[in-house]
Amino acid sequence: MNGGRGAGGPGADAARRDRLRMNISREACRLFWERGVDATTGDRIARAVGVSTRTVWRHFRNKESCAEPIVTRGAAWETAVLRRWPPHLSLEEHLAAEAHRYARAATDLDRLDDLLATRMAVLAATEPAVRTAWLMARDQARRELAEAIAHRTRRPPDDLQVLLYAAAASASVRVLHETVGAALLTGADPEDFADTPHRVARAVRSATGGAVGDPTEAV
Amino acid sequence: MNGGRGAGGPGADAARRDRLRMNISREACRLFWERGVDATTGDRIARAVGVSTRTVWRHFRNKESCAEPIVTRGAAWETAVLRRWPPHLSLEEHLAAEAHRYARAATDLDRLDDLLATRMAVLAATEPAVRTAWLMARDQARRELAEAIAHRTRRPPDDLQVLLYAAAASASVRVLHETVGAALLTGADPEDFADTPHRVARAVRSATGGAVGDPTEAV
DNA sequence: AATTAGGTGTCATTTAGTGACAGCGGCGCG
DNA sequence: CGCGCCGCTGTCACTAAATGACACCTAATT
Repeated sequence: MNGGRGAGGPGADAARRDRLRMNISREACRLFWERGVDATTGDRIARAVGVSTRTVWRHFRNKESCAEPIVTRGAAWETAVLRRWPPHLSLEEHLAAEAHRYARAATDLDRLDDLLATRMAVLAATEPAVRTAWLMARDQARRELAEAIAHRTRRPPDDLQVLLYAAAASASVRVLHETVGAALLTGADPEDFADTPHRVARAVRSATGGAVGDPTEAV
Repeated sequence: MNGGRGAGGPGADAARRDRLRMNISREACRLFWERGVDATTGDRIARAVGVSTRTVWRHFRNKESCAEPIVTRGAAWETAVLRRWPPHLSLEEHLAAEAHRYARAATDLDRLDDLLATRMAVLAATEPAVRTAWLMARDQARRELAEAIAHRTRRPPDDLQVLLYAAAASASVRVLHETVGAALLTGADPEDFADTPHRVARAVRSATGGAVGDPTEAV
């Protein structure tokens, strides 16, 4: 495309790398949505981004994983939110505050990426390759949730009870996430989902037998 | 290999097809375990089974899905067990009875396949391709569990609460399944896991807030 | 015997994905 | 400034994954 123009230099380093990965993922998801996964070649993705095909395969081990950075967005946000969960707040309070915060802080690009991510969740129902990326992302979220719960309940991260809580809770959150996303994509009124933080919190409480959700005493 | 010897005919039909799929899956999993996924080519799998490479790709859409039939075994068994769950029994009772039944009825080939499946669960930790197959299998199990729960609780299969129960329960079962499998593979005493049915039942009760596990009144 | 219906093998071809090598740009160094 | 170092990229060659097209074989049907 442009005869070997080289990198941008280590000034940006990891940030630049992540940005390129996101760009590739964006174009890949857009093409997957517009013309299907099978009809989208690695060549086509590379051309859309403006890099060589080789560079695409350097950043992603295969075609389906091109969707991961976009697909992971939702799960990554949930994980980041849980990491910030202060001990003295209930889950409802914390989620509501974070949702409000995100609604104010999100850029236009963020919202577009969210839209793409939701579309991928829909596409996952019919495209095995996308479902794979989606499942990998949720599995990653489950592991990180286990760490967060272990930290909050002051247990080791490989404790069986912690793993059970994390699995049940993250699976529940996933169901709500998919349900809400699908509804929004088919034109539902966002106002109808204003109570989503409460629904999520309730689902997590239920799935963990009430063990996760309440404030914990101060250190 | 053997110049076009043709099929066996429609006498067996679907059963024959399934048997061939299982044979391919067995050899694929064995090779994945013995020499790794990357080092195992589709050509090699075909040769091990005694069919042409083309036939392998006719029965599986890609290499990683060759593992699915074996990997799915555990999840498929759980699903079949839940389908047989009579309304008047508690989950503990039913699981214990089924576990006992399986222990008596399983053939040597069944046990070998179970061993392979457990190995795949271990391999999934390091091989993304196998993890993909594993996650796909669990996702399938989750959907079938949702149907079973919907039937038992007499609700529609797309009811949100049913989906939440199924997701939380199947995720919990998965954690126990993996934990027990990993322990057995590293030489733990099977006697230590005699109470697994009770543990599973307890986990399901906990994950569903007690909504799934008790006997239901007779129709 | 001719026909139909699956399923298979062989061959050709496209796409996915890797290895090897050279060029480029910024950076620290003398 | 001139130098080499480092990380990233593109190009080319190549292996492996996966699909399409076609002929053929077998068993069941008529």
